[in-house]
Amino acid sequence: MFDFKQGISELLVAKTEGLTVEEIYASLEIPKHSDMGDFAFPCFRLAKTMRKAPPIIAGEIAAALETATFIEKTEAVAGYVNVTLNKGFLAKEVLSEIKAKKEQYGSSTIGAGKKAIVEFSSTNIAKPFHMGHIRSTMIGNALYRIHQFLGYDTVGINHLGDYGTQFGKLIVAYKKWGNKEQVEANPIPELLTLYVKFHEEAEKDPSYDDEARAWFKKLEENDPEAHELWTLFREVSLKEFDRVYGMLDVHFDSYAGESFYSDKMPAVLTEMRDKGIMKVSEGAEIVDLEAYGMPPALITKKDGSTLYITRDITAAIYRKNHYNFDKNVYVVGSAQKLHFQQWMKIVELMGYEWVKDCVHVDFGMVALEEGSMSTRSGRIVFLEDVLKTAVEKTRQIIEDKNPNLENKEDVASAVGIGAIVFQELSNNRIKDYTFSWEKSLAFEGETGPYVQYTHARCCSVIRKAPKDWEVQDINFDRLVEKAEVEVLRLLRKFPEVVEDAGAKYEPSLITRYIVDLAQTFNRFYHDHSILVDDEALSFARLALVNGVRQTLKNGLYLISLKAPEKM
RNA sequence: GCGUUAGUAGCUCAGUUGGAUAGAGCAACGCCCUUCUAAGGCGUGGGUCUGGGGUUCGAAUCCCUACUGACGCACCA
Repeated sequence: MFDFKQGISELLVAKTEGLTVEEIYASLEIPKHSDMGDFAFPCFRLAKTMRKAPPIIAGEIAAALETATFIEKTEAVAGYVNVTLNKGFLAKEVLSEIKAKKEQYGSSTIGAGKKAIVEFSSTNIAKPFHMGHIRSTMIGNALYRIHQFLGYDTVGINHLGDYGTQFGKLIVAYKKWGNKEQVEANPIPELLTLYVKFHEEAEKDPSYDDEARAWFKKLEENDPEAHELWTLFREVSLKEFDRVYGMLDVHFDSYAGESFYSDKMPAVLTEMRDKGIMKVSEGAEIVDLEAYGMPPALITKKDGSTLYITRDITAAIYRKNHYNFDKNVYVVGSAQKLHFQQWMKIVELMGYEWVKDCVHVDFGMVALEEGSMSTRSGRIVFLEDVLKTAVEKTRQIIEDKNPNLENKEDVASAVGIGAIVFQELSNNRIKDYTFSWEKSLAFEGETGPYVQYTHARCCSVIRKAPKDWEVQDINFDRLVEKAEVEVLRLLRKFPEVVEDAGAKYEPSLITRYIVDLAQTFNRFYHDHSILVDDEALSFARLALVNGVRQTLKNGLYLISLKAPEKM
């Protein structure tokens, strides 16, 4: 596809003093109002070097800018040079590109030959999968797909929380109050009951905590009984999680969790001691980070057992050696920001320059109206309940609106689960939010079902088109209506949006883009007939509809939503 | 206490990295299906961009300050 921004930048560079093509490219904007054109070049910064008022500069540039074939007109308005593209040229470039690339439209090769690791979801064994976990899971899955789409060789890692003192606690509780049959029959609820009971008892008698720490130490020392129980807990929990991952269409390349690094930590600890960055304090080993404005990081406890941060340092080093990543992305809540800053600084102090390629993609909290979610107090909403409720509601809507639909179950599942996932990825990831059933089950307005519905609508029109429409020569000059041009402008932007979403680790950019595209398309759809007697016009509009259909589908895929053809 | 982060319409949020008249959805009210999917479209009302200073041609956006919320700060992960 012709790079319009590049083309305009190259034309402008001859008319501006002291700016490079790259600088112009970066400063090109899309005007606030569509009737102002496709691109705008602000002249305010030139005022100093050119010693003239911005409107005068803009006027001179606009007048002098020879009209290239891809430009329809240029005009100076209030210090901007507004450029309107040739409509037929734009349509031809964009729609031909989509027709040729199909499900690859929007993809790129900027990541070709590079490896990107995305660590996400990272659920804790023995605890239920609740609404708080959907964030890392879906942001991570979207970033995984986006990076693949950008050409990266991508590795998705579920860094399971399958190690640490909590397992000592679980072992103590299991030995005192649990039994194998109950745990196997009903793993998560049973393990959760044990975990909660442990905390109740430990509140009254702190010696329970000592016992738990002792059991974790035994686990680290490969005690057979501890290891056997740990294996049991891990296996039954993973089986439960896979059911939810299946519903969400989420997949991992590796389940190497915290335990995976247990035998790799001693070497790293030795390395840290040898490099002289650790010191003993109150019987524990710490790294003093005061010089960097951070509190000290605790690396080993006074009983010698390890901590979360020890495993993250070890994991980063292992991943560099094993995968030789170009990017190592961690999708973990912002509550752990300090933790990431600390271990990354430590890895830097160990002399590893590649730590600059490690990125903590943080995100805000999910709370309930009653307060923050807490597994121990039972104040949680199960993710599976939300997904099932959404699917059930969708089923009812289908019965109401489209009872003769085939594959009702598949559609109900795609739309219901899609609604939940879409909502999760609609806001900037840093924002906290409060879960509400009402909002999660909204299917109108800026929602997943709205975008999916628009996609299905495109499919429906195409189904009714003459069979041979796809092999017709298209007269792109017929797409001149304002509504058509606005759709084309958005379609052109899609590859830029994908690239931006990857660079900023922000899937919501794609979510918002496809809402925007769906809204713009629906306006066109409402005001103009597609299947009309004028064949040339009809074929041109079908090409446009097909462009929207494909782009919506590709965008939905990137945020982990399915695109049913009927609903 | 220190640090990080957020504060934009009644509610939920965008706002292209300092630019043109601050935009959507929901909720409310009123319209539009004998025509390609009404899970749709159109219209109306709704704003001291948390308060106060500052920087400059120009601030929701940058700086300072106060307030409010969330999160974090040594043996949990």
